[in-house]
Amino acid sequence: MDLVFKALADSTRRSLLDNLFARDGQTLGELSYGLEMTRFGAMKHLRVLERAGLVTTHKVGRQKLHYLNPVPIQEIHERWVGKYAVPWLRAMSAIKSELEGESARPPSPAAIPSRDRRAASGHAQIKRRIKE
Amino acid sequence: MDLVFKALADSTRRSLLDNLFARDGQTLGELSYGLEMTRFGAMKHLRVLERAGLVTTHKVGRQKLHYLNPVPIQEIHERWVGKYAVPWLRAMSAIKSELEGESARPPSPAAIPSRDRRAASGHAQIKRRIKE
DNA sequence: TTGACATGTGACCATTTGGTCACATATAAT
DNA sequence: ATTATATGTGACCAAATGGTCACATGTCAA
Repeated sequence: MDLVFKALADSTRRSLLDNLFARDGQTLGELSYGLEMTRFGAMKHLRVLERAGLVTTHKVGRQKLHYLNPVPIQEIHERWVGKYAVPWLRAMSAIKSELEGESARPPSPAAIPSRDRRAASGHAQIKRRIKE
Repeated sequence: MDLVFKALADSTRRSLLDNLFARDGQTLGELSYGLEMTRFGAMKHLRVLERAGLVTTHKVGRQKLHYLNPVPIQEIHERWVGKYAVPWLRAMSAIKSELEGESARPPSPAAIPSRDRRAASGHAQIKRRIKE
């Protein structure tokens, strides 16, 4: 899991994944093309992706084909997005119905958490701390 | 988006988020506690999380409270997991019905994509996972 | 006012990371 | 057989990162 996060942390690697998503099974040469770095750099990135399990390879003759493996991303979804984002969505709908009429928009980019919204979203203990 | 991925790439920072998820609104002191590093290290990590928009702060007296902001994770979900994982789920159900009854059992987690299986689906390793 | 407490800053260091290159190996094509 | 193509390896370097510390600031309490 750590390897997957670390692999996704680099924009070059993410664009490699995008590239493979657009057309799977590309060679190193194809993948490095138009990618402002030499093929050596791309090779290193692909190795990182491979170690993280995000890319699978298959040698055919003198070339090495690369395939996208979405399973680790699926796992991130289950372990992380499911934990944070989905409960947040639930909380939002709960608040929406609770505070109908007020302008209860989602905490835009970085909102200062208002006591009410947080209390409503199931983190009641914060309310106490704020008052202290 | 890049900042979010980079922020999530470190296990200390992920555990800080976990900690905030368990109890929101903690101070720097509370968050650094039991975290095998000095408060300075934790401070730096929290700043990274803050710059990425994953954490919001609120100064109260001499202490700084930290709040989790799940919005960026939600955005990752939409831009990334929705792109890779959800299509994967669709492909999975398609393959499952298509290859019903077959019992091929190729290598483990990241399968070497055989030309035939890939030709059939593009994401052949899925079927295996379903059957397990 | 004095002292304890919570956080902030900048310098500093070790390690990791992103990238290149010279060189090597293996396969395809002529 | 010779040459061109595709990838691999290890050394190497600059920059970013993770972490600590000495010191400074702001705030609460007696």
